[in-house]
Amino acid sequence: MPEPGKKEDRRVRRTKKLLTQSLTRLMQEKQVKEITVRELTDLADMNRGTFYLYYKDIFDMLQKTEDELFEGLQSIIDLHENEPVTQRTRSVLLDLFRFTEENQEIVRVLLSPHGDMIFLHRLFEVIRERCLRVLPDLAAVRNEADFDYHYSFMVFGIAGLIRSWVNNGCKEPAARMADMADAMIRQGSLNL
Amino acid sequence: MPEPGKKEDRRVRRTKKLLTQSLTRLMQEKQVKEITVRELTDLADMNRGTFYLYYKDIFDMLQKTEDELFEGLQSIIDLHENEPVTQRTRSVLLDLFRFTEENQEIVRVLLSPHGDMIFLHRLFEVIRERCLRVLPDLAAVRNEADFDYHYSFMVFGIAGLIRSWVNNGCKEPAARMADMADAMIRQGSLNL
DNA sequence: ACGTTAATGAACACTGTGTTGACTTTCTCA
DNA sequence: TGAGAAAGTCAACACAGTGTTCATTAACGT
Repeated sequence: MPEPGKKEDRRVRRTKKLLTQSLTRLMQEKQVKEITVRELTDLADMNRGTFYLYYKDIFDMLQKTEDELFEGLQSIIDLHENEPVTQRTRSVLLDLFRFTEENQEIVRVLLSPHGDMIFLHRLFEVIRERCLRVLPDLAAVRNEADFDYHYSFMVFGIAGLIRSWVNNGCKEPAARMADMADAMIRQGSLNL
Repeated sequence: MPEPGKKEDRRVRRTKKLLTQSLTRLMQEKQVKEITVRELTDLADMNRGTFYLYYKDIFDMLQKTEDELFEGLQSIIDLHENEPVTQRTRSVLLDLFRFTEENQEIVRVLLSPHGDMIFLHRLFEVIRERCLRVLPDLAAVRNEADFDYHYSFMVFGIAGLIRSWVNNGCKEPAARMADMADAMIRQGSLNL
């Protein structure tokens, strides 16, 4: 828990950044469970003990990395609360894809076969909580009997769309992806 | 690789079944990476060495367990090749939900936070390959530019639907879930 | 330049791994 | 049913990675 006000020591920033880069790189090659602290610190070219100054183990590190990602995502979604209602769904989707594009390396590995089910579930919960507060289309149907099913389909569907996009190198513009997502939600994914 | 013709020794069946049951149970409580061979064999009440007669490690065992699941799923989907075209999409979906219902314990843990991204990706590939062969609706659009995106949305969406269903104890009838899935694919998930 | 803090390097006990060989029990099928 | 094959047990083993320590060195902020 770094205090928000004070900036971290330059050495700390350097160390954490090196560790994060190394982890992202290793996760492209192998499962999280196969990554050892030793090889991570070797790759980052630092002492093994240094890792334990900041993280309990590899999974703890992965979770803290995801934490930062989610903080960013949440604050972005929340910004839409003071926006005209009619545009919200589309512009939240747009920001979601923009955010994904900015963090595509880590998102790609987290949604890859070497990735992390916990990430997917946290994504599910964050989007659920935040979007229900912000999106009128969603809130309107939240009390319907089958809301959970529809919501699950929708969020996992968008996750699949994002996965496909980042695997493809984010070649399509974010705006185009947002339009596609919007269309699939409203008119189905079988109607091209 | 057990030969398909010959039946396994009764002791082997017993051992593997005990191990599978124990693994499923442990995966409800914790991540795969936290499960040790020792505690698995303790729970199954057998010698630790016995585990290594069949599996390389826990992940190897998980994969072989998934293998069996996918074999069953594939053969079920393939049965629809000799069916009137008009009903196929709906009846493949129905079989998918029936199959899920029959294997709900293992499917639940595999799609849970303690679950396995590899499972999700193999599911993705199996459904892609098999359904393209069998479903005319899908095959008709496979050459469209955005096919990958639509397909990803659809399959992940269905995975999310299944996840929600098994987490809820499979209370709804499989037929009702198949109808819902069909509707979401064709008319979108936001239209209740 | 100073006091403070981060990072290093080496050592430590410890847990789980994967494999071995001699043995006992259980199965298959002739 | 009984002989031979195969599965499972038990104890032991070297080994790799863990998580922690402590004294020492290097880098930082002001």
